[in-house]
Amino acid sequence: MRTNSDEEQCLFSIHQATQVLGGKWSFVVLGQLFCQDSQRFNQLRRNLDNISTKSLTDTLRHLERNGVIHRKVYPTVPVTVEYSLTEKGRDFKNVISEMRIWGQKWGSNM
Amino acid sequence: MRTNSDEEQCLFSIHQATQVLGGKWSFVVLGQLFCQDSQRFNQLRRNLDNISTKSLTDTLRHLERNGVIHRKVYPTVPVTVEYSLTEKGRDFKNVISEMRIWGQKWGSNM
DNA sequence: CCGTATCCCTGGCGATACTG
DNA sequence: CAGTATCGCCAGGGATACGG
Repeated sequence: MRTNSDEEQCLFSIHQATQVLGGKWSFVVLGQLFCQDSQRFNQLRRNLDNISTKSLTDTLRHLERNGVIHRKVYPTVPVTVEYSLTEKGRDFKNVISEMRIWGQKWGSNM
Repeated sequence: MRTNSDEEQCLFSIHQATQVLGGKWSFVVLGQLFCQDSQRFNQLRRNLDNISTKSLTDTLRHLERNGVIHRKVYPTVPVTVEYSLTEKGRDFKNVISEMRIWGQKWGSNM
């Protein structure tokens, strides 16, 4: 039988996952990084349908704070910044992957 | 090598999935229905930390329109309504499941 | 019981301009 | 190049009251 705490813990985990992700762009940003890890700021921006700089920085900062991605600065001129996935981020690939499969399977019809 | 359309299709599928889900409550509502399929309105509401009626109805309508859940009305007095998962909805379990695993693994630390 | 209807309001997001 | 700084909007969500 299912106990109450089972349910609660299940929902809590899901809730937590959504909190770590934050905004609506996180999925697609992570998806982009899975397609090609270690991308630069404007590279991401171009690949993401011209997301506004604010939304992109907000999303990246949020993901960084939550340990999902890593920000590395190269002191070139002009400066170069590369975003890559942490282990926690790479581990999220299973979720994104399942989401992609589902999106492809059920995308156009019902 | 990876082509441009690969990337685009990948991102498109993810984007589509997020569109089908809609708001922030969808994940947890679906999670609840996976815990126990076929639940009634107030039953869901109580299980979901007293989500407002508006948010719940909005979420349920959205998911229904997108063929993820099914709404069945029993003409009792007072009326009884049960929400259950469609095949499309049940198929989403893989995503939720991976999300739960990830949430449990990485929930508390980084 | 299962919602709809309303009001309100916050914060997420986009657009733009500007800096190191 | 990689952002920060502002402003303004408005959809999404909460609270409450009411209707079938």
